[in-house]
Amino acid sequence: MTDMHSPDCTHEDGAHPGLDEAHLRHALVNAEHRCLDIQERLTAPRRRVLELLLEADGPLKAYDLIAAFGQDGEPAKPPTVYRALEFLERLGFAHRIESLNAYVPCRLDGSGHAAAFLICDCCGAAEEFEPDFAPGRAAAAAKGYAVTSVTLEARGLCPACQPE
Amino acid sequence: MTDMHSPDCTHEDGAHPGLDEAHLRHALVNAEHRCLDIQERLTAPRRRVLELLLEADGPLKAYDLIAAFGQDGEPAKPPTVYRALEFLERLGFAHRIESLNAYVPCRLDGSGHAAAFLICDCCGAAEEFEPDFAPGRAAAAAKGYAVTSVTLEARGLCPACQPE
DNA sequence: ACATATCTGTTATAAAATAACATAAGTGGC
DNA sequence: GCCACTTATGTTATTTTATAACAGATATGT
Repeated sequence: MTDMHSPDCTHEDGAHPGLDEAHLRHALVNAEHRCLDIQERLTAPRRRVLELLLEADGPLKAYDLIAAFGQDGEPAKPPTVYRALEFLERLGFAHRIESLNAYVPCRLDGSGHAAAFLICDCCGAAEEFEPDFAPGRAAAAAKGYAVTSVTLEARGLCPACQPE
Repeated sequence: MTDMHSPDCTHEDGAHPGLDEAHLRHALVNAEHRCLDIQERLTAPRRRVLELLLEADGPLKAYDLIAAFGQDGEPAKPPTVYRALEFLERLGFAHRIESLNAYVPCRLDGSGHAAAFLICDCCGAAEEFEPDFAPGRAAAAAKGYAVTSVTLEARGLCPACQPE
């Protein structure tokens, strides 16, 4: 991943190390199956972008993906990657972290479309969690909004990066 | 405001109409006072950007502010506006809505630094609300994070834009 | 007035995302 | 298989968003 965080941080990214070969293949096969179920196509560029996200140790910027796209070192063209990301987000395979302009693979059971993250401003880790959005839903209901998606981003310091 | 939402939407922005002359002046004086209290300076460009945000009917993009900055129609230079926005956010006078790349004046009592919005994908309204972050805090505590700021953005349709 | 810190003005550039349109590949009817 | 149709990709160019770097100005404390 690129260095989006505090440059004085020497910690490793803690939360989500990239998948090894075996888990990676499993995750990709799983994604294929889920696509089959809903009549969507995990085409080569989509699969490649998902693979790169799953291999990474943390959030990746779109241009990281563009640079890493070709196995031969050839970068992708921007629309290739942006279109793949759009697909992956739509299906819940990936999330965009708005406050980082970066992307992560979904770490939770793909069903819901809520995305909630704890983001370390020191080491750059981004840990997905399952939010309880009852209060948010209540607020939405009170104002009459029909909410279709929610994102929550909490910035701070992960345990490894906190001064003792 | 610029048109960031669905082009087929003919509704007015509902939530936060721009302030009229009297309320605007009051809000600005209030901001001056709060700056005095904490030994910060509401300088001319900062004040101008806050004024533009308060006058607007909805979220403004940075380049909307840049274009509207000069009373004579002269645009500002980008760093002028970005620096002012950074200041206004730091003091809680404004919020950035990450999923829109846009900015709004803070509509709540300036104290807390949590920002939560209901955003209408049709008319572009962005309504700030006071979130109950107890569940998020619990999640953060469970994972050992020390959270410094939280943003929540709920997308959907406001009452005026919903099909009946 | 002087030293210091903070803020502004300016030029240039970097980073992130999309528009537009041509080509290719999958899908269903016949 | 072949055609019509839809969906996805390849490609070029451009737009939008944001920051770096540095010189000059303004406020603050002594």
